[in-house]
Amino acid sequence: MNRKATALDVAKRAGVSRSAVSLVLNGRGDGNVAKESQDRIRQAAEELNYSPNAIALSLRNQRSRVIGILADEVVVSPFDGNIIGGADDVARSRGFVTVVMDTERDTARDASAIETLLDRQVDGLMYVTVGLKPIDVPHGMLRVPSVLANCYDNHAQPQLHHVIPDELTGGREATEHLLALGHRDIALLGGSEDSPAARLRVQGYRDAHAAADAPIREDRIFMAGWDIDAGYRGTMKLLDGVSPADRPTAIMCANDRLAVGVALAAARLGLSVPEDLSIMGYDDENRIADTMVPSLTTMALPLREIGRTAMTKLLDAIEGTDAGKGTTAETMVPCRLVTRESTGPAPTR
Amino acid sequence: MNRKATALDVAKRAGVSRSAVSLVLNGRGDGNVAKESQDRIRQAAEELNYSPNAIALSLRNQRSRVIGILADEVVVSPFDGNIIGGADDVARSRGFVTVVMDTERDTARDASAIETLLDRQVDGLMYVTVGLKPIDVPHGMLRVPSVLANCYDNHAQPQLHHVIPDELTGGREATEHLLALGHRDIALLGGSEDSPAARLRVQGYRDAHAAADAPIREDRIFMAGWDIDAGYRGTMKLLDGVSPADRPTAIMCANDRLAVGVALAAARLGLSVPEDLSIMGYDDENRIADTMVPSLTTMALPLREIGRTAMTKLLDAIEGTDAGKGTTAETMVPCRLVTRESTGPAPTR
DNA sequence: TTGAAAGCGATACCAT
DNA sequence: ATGGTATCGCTTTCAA
Repeated sequence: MNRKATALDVAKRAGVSRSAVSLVLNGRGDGNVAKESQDRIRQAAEELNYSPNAIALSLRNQRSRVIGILADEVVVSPFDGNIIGGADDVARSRGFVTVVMDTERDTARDASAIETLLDRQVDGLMYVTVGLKPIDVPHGMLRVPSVLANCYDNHAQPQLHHVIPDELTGGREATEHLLALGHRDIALLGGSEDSPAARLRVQGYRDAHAAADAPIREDRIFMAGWDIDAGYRGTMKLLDGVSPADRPTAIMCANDRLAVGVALAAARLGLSVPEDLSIMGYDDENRIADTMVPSLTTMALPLREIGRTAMTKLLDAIEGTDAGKGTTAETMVPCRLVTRESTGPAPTR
Repeated sequence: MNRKATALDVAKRAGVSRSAVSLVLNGRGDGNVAKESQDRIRQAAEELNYSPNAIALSLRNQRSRVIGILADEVVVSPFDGNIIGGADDVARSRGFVTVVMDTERDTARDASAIETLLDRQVDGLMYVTVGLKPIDVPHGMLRVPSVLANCYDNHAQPQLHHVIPDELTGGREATEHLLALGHRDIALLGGSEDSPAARLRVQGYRDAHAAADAPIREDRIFMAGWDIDAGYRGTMKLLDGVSPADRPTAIMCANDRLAVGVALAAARLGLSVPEDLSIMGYDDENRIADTMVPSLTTMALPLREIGRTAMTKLLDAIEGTDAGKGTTAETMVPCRLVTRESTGPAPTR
C-alpha cells in the first residue's frame, strides 16, 4: 500500500529534471536529452517500477482515454456481454479503457449514469442494449462522440451512428435454409410482438416464402414470447394430437431457448429430430445451441462484431482517424447461419 | 460538444472567487460565505449546469472513488454478471464507480489489467470468477485494499478477504430435499472433477446420505461435465434399458444445464417428471430454471449477495468504516433452495 | 467574509 | 542539452 513512484522520484534518482524524464519516456528523448541521461532515466524508471499516473495525464491532456458504456442489462444477459466484450477488445488494443454502467433496464437512470460518466471526462460514449430496439438518446450523449450498439435512435432525425444486426436477412436466410431442405410447412415461434428484432425476423420468414413461391399458413405463426416454456407450449399446440399429414415438418424459432422448448415437446411426443421435425434456432446462444441434443442449427447473432465495429467507429471519430466522414449513419452486420444437427431434409409423405 | 462549465465559470458568473464556490457547493458555506453570495453561487451553478470534474477531484484528493473489478469471464457468462451487478449496486449507492476489466480466462492478462487499473488510481480492487476456484492473487492487488469474490487465495497464508458461496451446505440441502421426498436411490451428475464447487457439492451429497443413514451407490455418481449434452448422455447411461426397479428415482445435477439434458433424456424415454423421476438442478440460472418444463427445483447460488457483500467489505476497508477489523478472512454466503415442479415424492414400487 | 496561493502529477514551452 | 514554469480543475490553508 506504499504510494507509487512519480516522475519526480525518477528524476531525482536519475539526477535530472522532471521534463527530461517526460521526454525520454515518451520517446522524444533523442536530440533533446543526452544518451547517458536517457539510460539513467530509463533504468531509474525500471527500478522504481514507474508508470505515469493516468489521472494526472487525463487532467493535463484533457483526454482520459476512457470510453463510457451504458448498458441495458448486462447483468442477467450473456448477450450484452458479448457486445461489450468485442467493444472492449478494440478499446484495449487502442489504449483505451471502458467503464460500464448498467441501468438494469431502468431508463430513468440513463441520464444520471451519463452525467457520472461525463464528470469522469470520458472521451466517448456507447449505448448497448440486449435486444435490438429503438431508444431515446439521452441528451448527454451528444456532448461527446457517441455510438449506439444494437439499438437505434428513436428520433426523427437520428444524430448518432448505430451498429445493428441484419435481422431481416437473418430471418430470411434461416427460412431459406429450411426451404432448401425441402420443407414447405414451416411453423414459426416468433418471439414477442413488441420486439423490432422479432418483427424483422418474421418479415424475413415471409420474404423467403414469397421469393420461393411457398404459401404461408398464418395459423402456423405464434408470437409466443422468448422462453423455454413458450416454445414447449407452442409446439404442443402445433403438434399434439395432430395427424402426421397435418403437422408442420419444421419449426423455426426466434431464439434458442424457444428451440429448447420445442425439442423438449418433440421428445415428449415421441418425434425424432430432425427425422420427423426440423428445429431452427436463432442467436447461437453460448452453451445452449452448441450443447443441445441434438445440437441446434441456428442463426448466429454477430454480437462480438457489433461491439467491435461500434467501438472502432467511435474511436475513429475521437481520434480523428475518421477518413470516411461521409459514411451512412447505420452499419448493418450480417447474421451467420450455423448448421448443426437439428435440421434435416423434410420427411417424405 | 462544448466544454463543461468549471468552478471558475461559476465563480465569475456569481461574482465571487473559486474558493467560495468550492465551499458553498460542498456544504461548508455557512459561517464562511455570505448568505447572498451563497444564493448567487448556487444559482449560477444551476444555470451553468455545473458539476465538478471528477478527474481533477481525484488528483486533488488522491482518491478516485473508482473500484477496479477484474473478471474471469464476464463476457460469456450470466453468472459473473450477477456478482458484478450486486457489487456495482453497493458501489453506486456509496458514490463509487466500478471499472470492469475482463481477462477472458487468460490469467496472463491479470497483471497488466491490474497495472492499468492501478495507474488509474483505483481506490480498491475486486477479483471475480465465474465458478468457485482458487487463484494466484496478482501482486498488484496487495497495493490497494482488495477483496476476492467467488474465489479464494491459493497461497498458504491468504492475505485477502474472500466471499464465497457455501457449496457444501448447498449440496447437502439439495440432497436432503430429495431424501425428505422419500428418494433413496439418487443419482448424481456432478460437474467436472477439477472444480472445487463440484467437489463440495458432491461432498454435501455424501454428507446428507451419511446423516440419513442412506447408502450411496458409487456407480450412480458421474463427473460428467457441465453442459446439456453431458446431462443427456449421463441420463441415458443411468436409465436407458434399465428395468424400472433398477432405476434411480431422482437425479441431482451440479447445475441447471445438466438438468435440462436430464429432462430431455427423460422425455425421450417416456418418463414423466417428477412422477417417474425427480430432477434437481443447481445455480437457479436465469431464464433456464424458472422457464423449463417442468420448471426446475434448484439450489440458487447467491451471486448477487456475494457481490454485495464483497463490495461492502471492500468499501468499509477503504473508508475506514471497518468496525469489525478482526473479522475472519472468509465470508460464506448460504445457497437457497428454490422448490419448483421438477421434484416430487419418490414413486412407490 | 473574501480572495490569493500552494499543491496533486504530468507535459510542453521557453529560457538558459 | 537542460531545467524552470505555466497549465489542467479543484480543494484547502492562510492572510487580508
